[in-house]
Amino acid sequence: MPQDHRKSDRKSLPPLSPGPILDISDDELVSISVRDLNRQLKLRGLSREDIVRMKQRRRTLKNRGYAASCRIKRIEQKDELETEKTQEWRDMENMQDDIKHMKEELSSIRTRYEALKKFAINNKIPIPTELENL
Amino acid sequence: MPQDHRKSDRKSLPPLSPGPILDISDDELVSISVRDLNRQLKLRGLSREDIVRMKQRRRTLKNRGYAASCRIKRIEQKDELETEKTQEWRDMENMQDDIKHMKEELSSIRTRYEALKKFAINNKIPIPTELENL
DNA sequence: ATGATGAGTAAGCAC
DNA sequence: GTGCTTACTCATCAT
Repeated sequence: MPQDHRKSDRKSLPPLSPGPILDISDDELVSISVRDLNRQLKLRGLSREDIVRMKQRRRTLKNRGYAASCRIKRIEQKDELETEKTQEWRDMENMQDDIKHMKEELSSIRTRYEALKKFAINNKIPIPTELENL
Repeated sequence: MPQDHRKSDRKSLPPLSPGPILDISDDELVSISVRDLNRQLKLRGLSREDIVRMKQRRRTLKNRGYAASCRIKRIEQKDELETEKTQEWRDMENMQDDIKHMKEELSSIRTRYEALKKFAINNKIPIPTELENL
């Protein structure tokens, strides 16, 4: 059950007060450079209080974005971990298969090797020491 | 760089107003049962407004706890994933070692087997078909 | 009523 | 000042 927690859907976000005189949208306010913002602030005759408020609004909007990236990052890292785990899982499966094959091969060749040796012994065929020690 | 983000350290948490008449600590308020809370609320003559406020304070305190558990859970799950990844890493290393060993063993026994066969051929020793087909 | 979780706000640290 | 992360609050969903 996903849930839709977007605060935005309640009241479209507290528009953070459009500012008493300088009425600028949230999007504009976060994008504008400090330089340009100060210019606009001076251009209109905003009181020191209003300037502080505007700066705070900007900071808050920035924080909103940071919080969002932080959450996204967290989710991505989790996904990454899970993906890696899945991949390792696959790798392990392949290795298990390899091991199984090699065990069979080993068992097979051992049987044949032992049969050959037994044949030699049964027929009293002397095996050179070099071969025994190989 | 660790950082200590505990809000508690700034101003020891907004004490969430001790309540106008019924002055109870945060810890007590979250622990007390609804039943007992209502009893206390009636016992003192709290206005309907104050009762609502007290209920809201309780709810907020509860939420504070839920948020904390939620955070802890998230961290634990991440740790768990990382631990599993580390373990899989170890398992893979072991498997790689196994594979390497078996390759060596296989190579070794193959050499000996081939040497035996070559010896038979060189000395014109007939090998029974049953052994050849093994 | 209770618990869990997403989004937003504010504080604090690092740069 | 900017960006990130954490604790907290609130809305919302599920139980």
